[in-house]
Amino acid sequence: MPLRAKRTTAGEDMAEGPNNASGGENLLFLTDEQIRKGIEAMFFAYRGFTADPDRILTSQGYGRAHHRALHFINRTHGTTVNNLLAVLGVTKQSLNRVLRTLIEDGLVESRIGRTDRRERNLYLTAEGATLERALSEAQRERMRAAYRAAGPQAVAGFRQVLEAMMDDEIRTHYKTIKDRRT
Amino acid sequence: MPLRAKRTTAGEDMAEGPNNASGGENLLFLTDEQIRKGIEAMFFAYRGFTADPDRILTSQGYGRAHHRALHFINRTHGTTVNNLLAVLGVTKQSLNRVLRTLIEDGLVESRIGRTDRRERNLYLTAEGATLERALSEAQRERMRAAYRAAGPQAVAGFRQVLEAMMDDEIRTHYKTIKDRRT
DNA sequence: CATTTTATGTCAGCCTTGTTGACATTCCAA
DNA sequence: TTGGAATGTCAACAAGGCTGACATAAAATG
Repeated sequence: MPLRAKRTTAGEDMAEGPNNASGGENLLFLTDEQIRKGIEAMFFAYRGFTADPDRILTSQGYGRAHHRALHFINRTHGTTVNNLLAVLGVTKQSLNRVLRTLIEDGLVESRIGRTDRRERNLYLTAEGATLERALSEAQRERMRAAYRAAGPQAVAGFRQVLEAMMDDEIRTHYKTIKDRRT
Repeated sequence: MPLRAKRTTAGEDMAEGPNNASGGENLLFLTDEQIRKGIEAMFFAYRGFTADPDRILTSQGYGRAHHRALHFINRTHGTTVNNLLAVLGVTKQSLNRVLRTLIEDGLVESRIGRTDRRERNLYLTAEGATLERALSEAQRERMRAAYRAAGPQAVAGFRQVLEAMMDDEIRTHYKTIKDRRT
């Protein structure tokens, strides 16, 4: 067995992924060492991914949690608190702390729901939108550079693997972005 | 302008990534919406990425920081504290707290350096290696599933983009895994 | 209409994990 | 011998998770 990769898992005998063209040494991408490299790549890349916005945030007295809130409020204007909780995957107490400071500081506006008055609809103020844009632009710049360096094919693969790595319920949240007005 | 993607950045006019085969609509992968989707994909995927080991960790009274320490001690047996600090990117006080509990609990052994006796060389004990394997296996299982679902080409692209996203100094740490004894 | 459920907010307290600053120890190297 | 590097430790603090308990308003349901 020359090029055949050593595999440790049992598994249901290779369910043949979509891009698995020819057989044989293609299994190398499932080697334990390959997987391990992928794990470390995720760890290190995520650090880079958050580094730039983190700098802006600390300089303004905010944290990563504020960034996440701003991002998703911007993504879906008028989203409710419950909705945000589901997407962010934190407790309402935790989110509330973050949200309160953002509202106090005038970055986020909380309007009572029109159909259901129990709900609060969340919007970015002009100031909030400005900060969100700064954070997002810093992060986008790095991702854009990475995309450009890697090329379109790599980007497609990148997205495929990431999507496959998500939890199922989350994947639906992720996909709702397609319904977004540009 | 039919298929031409709307780009926001100035940038040095498309430095032609390696895989950028034909011109034109390939630039779609640099659209703001594409970049935004990539950002969210990173966020959601990272959550999935850490979910499984996190469950094990909490059940054992440890946190993600312990996992990271175990992982990198396992990756390079006998690494020094300073070395670990550089890779993990935290302060020595923060690492020390984590390391101390691992040593007290008998998962990690700290031996005084042979050439430089100021240094401590860190090793996993049998018990530590067992936990590391459990954590790592949970995480690998998910990544393996994602890899299998996406296929080898996608995996290659995944890794390319992640690597391009890292900070420069970190990328070297990442690449040292190639020198690893299997 | 009375009751229950839902959405949200808030208080209090706890944990992990990051931070700074100060200081002690050990020991290599100039 | 002395300066500086590597390491450890103590203390204090902050962000941001968590749980539990409780309050309020409004919708939903009987």
